[in-house]
Amino acid sequence: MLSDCVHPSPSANASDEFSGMLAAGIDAAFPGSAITKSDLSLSISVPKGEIGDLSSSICFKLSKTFKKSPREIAAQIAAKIRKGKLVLEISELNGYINAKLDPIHYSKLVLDSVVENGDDYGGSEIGSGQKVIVEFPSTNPNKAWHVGHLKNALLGDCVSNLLSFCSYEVEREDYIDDIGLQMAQSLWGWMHLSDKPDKKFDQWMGEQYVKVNTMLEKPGIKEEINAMLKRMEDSESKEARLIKEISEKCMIAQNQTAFSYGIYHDVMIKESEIVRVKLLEKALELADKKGILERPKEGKYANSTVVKLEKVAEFAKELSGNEEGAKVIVRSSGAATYAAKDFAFHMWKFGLLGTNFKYEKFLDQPNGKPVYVTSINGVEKKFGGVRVAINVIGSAQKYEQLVVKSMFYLLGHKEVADNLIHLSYGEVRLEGGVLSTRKGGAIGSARNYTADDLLREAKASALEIVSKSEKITDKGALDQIASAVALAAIKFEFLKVSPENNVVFSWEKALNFEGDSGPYCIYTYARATRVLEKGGYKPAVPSAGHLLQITRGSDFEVIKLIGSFPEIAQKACSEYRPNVVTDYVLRLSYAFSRFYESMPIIKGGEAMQVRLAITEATRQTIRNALRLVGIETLERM
RNA sequence: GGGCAUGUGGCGCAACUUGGAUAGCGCACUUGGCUUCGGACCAAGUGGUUGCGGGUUCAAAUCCCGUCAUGCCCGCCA
Repeated sequence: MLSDCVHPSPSANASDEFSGMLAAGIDAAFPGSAITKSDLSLSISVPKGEIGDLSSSICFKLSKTFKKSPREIAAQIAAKIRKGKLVLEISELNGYINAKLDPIHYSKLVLDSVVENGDDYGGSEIGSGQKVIVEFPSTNPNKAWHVGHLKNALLGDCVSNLLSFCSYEVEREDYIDDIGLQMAQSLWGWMHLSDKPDKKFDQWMGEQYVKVNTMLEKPGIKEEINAMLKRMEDSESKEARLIKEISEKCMIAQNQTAFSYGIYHDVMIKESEIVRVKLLEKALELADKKGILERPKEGKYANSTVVKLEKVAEFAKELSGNEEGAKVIVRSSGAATYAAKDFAFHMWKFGLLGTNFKYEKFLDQPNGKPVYVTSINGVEKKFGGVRVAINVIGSAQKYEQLVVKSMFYLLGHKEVADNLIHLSYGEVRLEGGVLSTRKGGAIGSARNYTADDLLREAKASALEIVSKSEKITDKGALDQIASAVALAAIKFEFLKVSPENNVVFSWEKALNFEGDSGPYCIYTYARATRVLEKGGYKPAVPSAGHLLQITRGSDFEVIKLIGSFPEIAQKACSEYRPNVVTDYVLRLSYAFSRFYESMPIIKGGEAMQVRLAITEATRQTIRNALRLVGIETLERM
């Protein structure tokens, strides 16, 4: 628990105070203004340059009602405001009211907050008591993760971290489509092609899948595969047994990739189990009772089960201009579509179906926690039954996700629909044409753009650079450091842009160790660590005397940034946007580098103690922020 | 045909949800800084009519309308 004397968010504390002062000033100078608390807090921003630490544009709003110029109003309000605890000075400029914070008091608040909260600094309680399920990356169990799956997994992992940091109870879930067409094709290959696994299983299986695809035009093969597809759904069949064997081998291989990236799950849900426990029938029965399904007797949709799009368009106008009149849920053949299965699965996620799965332990993960998988032989566990479900799925599936969401509106579950969140992201493309010229030769075709290949390349590049470092002489440490640097580079590169953007994968960018990169941030961290070591820093709350040494220079810039971290973390969490965090760590790292260059720390004389404290607070904050994007810091590199 | 997303210096991006002061950052380019706390660094500089055209507003990259370009989607595939 946080103590009462330390506000979890220093920056919010300061702007709250400023806001209160403004309210009092407005009341005194312009009674009956109708300005609300939220108007005030929305008017407050952080200005650039030397103007001040906080700024309010509220006088522009007041100028209309009171028929005076903003400057005049600002001057009158400013005259009525006395200094507060954190706000030292109020001034008026061009109609804005600007505030300067008291460097001593504000620094004390920030530094104390960081020391007091440590690894929890920046976290909040806003999600307390709410369960969330995050689904990612749901790669089919017949191929290796490529760079696109990696983007998905990194997003899902980071969003899960953010939610945990804000006290949500998070379930990390992976959806395994083990009875789809792709799986049937892979199974056909397994049964009919002669080559045997000679490399990492997911990689091998993916290559074999490509081979099968080139054979589909040959007579009879498609038919054989379709026949298999049907038999697979029967859990007693030979096909189902084989599927279980090969898909699980593939899942293990994919998990190895996930582990190498520090990505873990709580539970994996197999589609075959969804079928076996008859989730679909139960969901459709319920939907039918509510009258949202229709079964046309004739016409285009004869004998299938559909949802009329004109109905769902009430809730999602994006679906209104559709040429089709309906969305098929169950085919006339009786087979369910993907939308149906997805709908049923989400009924389960939100706890709207009584039926539950059974689970068995699938793997022990390097983070010390097991990952479970749905299984006929398992035991009951408390997965699902959440308040919020987040699906990390590419933007190509927006339409389908919207249909599922709308079905919950139709059922009358408005809150469920609102809490079903499609975290849509732009696809990863590959650089065109020149792939084969990639140096090293081995990486020459698209299928080699796997997450495994990427990490291997990045490690090799990092090792080259780390080996040159005079700071690291221990051979064993080199490898570990290169690994961490490589992961930092890759993760940062993927997460630093808005999820929605389509990105072109580039080796040059992915192996970026300079500028706005992950390695730059952990370099800053390592440098700060070294200063603390050399300065003989001992954890302590800085004394009043030491705090007097704070200036309004680059030292205070660092402190202000540190003080805003809790607000940043909440913003990133509520918007599901990792790049809010990466952007912040970069700004903090740049600010610290400037401080480091311009103000001697160890040789700071009287100021040494407080500058060491700032350095430690920076270190803690960088570590906390990078942990959210799944990046481990290094003491040296 | 309809919908969604994207469009910001040469390149890659941020700021748009909640309008606010001189549109930020990285790469590249030019110049300067290591007997100094770690140069994977820092400082200074060149480069922008925020795709285009209207509108709203004291104020527009941000909101509204139109338009162009690119990508994705609109299947009894998943």
